Amino acid sequence: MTDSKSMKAQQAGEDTALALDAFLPYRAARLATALSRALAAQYEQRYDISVAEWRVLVHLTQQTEISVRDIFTRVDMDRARVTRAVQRLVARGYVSKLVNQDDRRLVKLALTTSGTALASELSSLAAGFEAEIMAALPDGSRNQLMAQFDSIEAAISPSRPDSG
Amino acid sequence: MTDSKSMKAQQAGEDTALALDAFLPYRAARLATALSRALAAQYEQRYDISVAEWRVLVHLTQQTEISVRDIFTRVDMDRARVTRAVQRLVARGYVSKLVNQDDRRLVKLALTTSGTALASELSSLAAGFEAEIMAALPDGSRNQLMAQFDSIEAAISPSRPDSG
DNA sequence: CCATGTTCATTTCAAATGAAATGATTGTCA
DNA sequence: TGACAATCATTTCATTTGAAATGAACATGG
Repeated sequence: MTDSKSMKAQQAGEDTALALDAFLPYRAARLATALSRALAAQYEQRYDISVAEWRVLVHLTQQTEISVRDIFTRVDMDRARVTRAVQRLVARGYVSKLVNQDDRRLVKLALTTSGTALASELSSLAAGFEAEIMAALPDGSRNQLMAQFDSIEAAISPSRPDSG
Repeated sequence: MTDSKSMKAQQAGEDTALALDAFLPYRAARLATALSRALAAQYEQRYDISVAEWRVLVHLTQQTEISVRDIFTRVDMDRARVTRAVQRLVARGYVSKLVNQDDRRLVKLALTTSGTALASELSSLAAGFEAEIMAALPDGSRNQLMAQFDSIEAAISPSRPDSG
């Protein structure tokens, strides 16, 4: 199924050479890093917020009164990372943490007033960042990309890994 | 699986809420991690090779007699990470390292015989992995994806960050 | 030829990371 | 009821990470 690629083969395995620049996992990693860095550059020093904290914050924008578990199962982080991001956010007054009285093992996280304000700023910053990028792509690319990402994720694993 | 799961409590600012599931940087990061993990699961224990080592190995498949710098400017890793991956590969006999006599600051990396063999195995494993995923997508998706990735990377930064 | 600056690869060191351990709570079933 | 398993958040600890420091080799300008 592999057509031969470049015939100007190096001394190393010619027929088995993988085209790294067209290899999906590699390109996805490169893209993700570039996006993450470029976005983080816009808020990291200005707000002193790490990527992990950003994710928790924005996640709390969508659903409040959620547990650590709710976050790390949906967002791509492990337990410890979420716990530590939350600790910092709580210490700085952006997030409140209460024990869930229905199940005292769980935690109830929510944005405080200042957390809500910060999250709004970060959200619009992020939206602007993304809009700027998408402007360079043809119309409809966004939906197309998301659909493709969905398909790929679905093809990879029937269930998301839970770090356990 | 208990009751206190969906609180439908999305009372938080709906107007400023960022759709995380449709937010490109977040989705790219999630996709990249999922792909990297799924692929690594196929070779990590079997060959005792890390992701960084895999990248160096495959990169050496394409261009041999290259320096550490050649790798970390192309692949998404910093100097130290490449150096350490190379050290392990050299220690295990997969890669040879010689001083470049034209410029003795530089290093000349190349695959050894066993390194070439290993890289071939890894390459076909990777190609198979990718093919399996792409089979779940419509024809032409791969080229489309790559073109989109190119455009996004171009939109992010005129030049690639070199970590230095 | 020296002096100064630049470019490499490597090492150092503090911080981030995550797998496993811990402690606390809830669920299950005899 | 009570023992035992399961689940949750946190902590521990060894490893990984990367920014900056280091040391070595080259480049350039006097």
